[in-house]
Amino acid sequence: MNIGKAAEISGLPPKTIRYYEEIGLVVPDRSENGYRDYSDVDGHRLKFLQRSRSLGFSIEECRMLLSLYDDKHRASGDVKSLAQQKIDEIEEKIAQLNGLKTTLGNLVRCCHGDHRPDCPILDDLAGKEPLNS
Amino acid sequence: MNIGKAAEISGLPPKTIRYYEEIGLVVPDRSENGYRDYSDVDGHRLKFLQRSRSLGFSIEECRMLLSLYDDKHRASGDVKSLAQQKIDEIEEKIAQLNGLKTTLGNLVRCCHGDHRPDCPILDDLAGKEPLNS
DNA sequence: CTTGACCTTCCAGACGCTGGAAGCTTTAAA
DNA sequence: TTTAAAGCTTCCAGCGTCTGGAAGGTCAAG
Repeated sequence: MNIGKAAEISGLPPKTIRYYEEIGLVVPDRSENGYRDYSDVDGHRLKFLQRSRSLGFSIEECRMLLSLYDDKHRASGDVKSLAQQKIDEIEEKIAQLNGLKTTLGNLVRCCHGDHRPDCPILDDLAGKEPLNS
Repeated sequence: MNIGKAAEISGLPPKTIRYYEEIGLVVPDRSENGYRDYSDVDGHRLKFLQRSRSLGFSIEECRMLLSLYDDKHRASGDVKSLAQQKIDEIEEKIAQLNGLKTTLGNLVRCCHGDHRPDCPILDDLAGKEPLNS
């Protein structure tokens, strides 16, 4: 199939699919006219990439997952630990974002938000009398 | 003060400070020897940038915050709404990450994680019998 | 035969730095 | 005084992950 069809079934834009070829993730055959020719297996791999990318795996992690997927003798534990590690990273990010939210929330609560020129938020950013954090 | 000192008091690496000059955020004077010469005000602005970047504001948002900071007649409401908008973005990101976490958590729970070659996580990524999402 | 959709390649840009090379100046120690 | 180290300069390139655009080839429909 052409790249347009591959894009349709994988849910990835053609530009992204070409990029994935460039970095060696999914390298299709070529038709006589020079067009990329994706097999069904290629289509599966692209869909696999779309799904794992959307779950927050990096390109290199996806490469690893793909090679585990290709390896018929791999242990499922390898995959599980990669996923667990990803969960830990996500939790860490959430914790950081919650911290930011709290700090910004404090700032916003302290700001009267009217037309007066003094503003506790800017005062805090400038390092005056820190509210917190 | 030289860039090293400015780095020290702002908490930003020299490379970053040079970059901020390049994009016009903080442009210092120059000494006779060609070295950057940061005033105390420059130092404050760098610290301001360090703090607002660490709170998740983008460079362009920081530029806006700095100009609000410079403008003695600005309304604090402008700043407040920018901060509130940032909070909304953060909440949105947290919600997305929680969704990812749930999905990955389901996958991990379903995976036996031993040495057997079949793996529900890879099966899901490949699009077989979706567990959720 | 023409139009328009689709395909190709290549180059550049987005964000926000970060690293390194090559070559200054200044400072401190031997 | 010489020398070595630290700090400064500029310029160029790269990180990750695409995304946009230009210039041009190919194909299917009317």
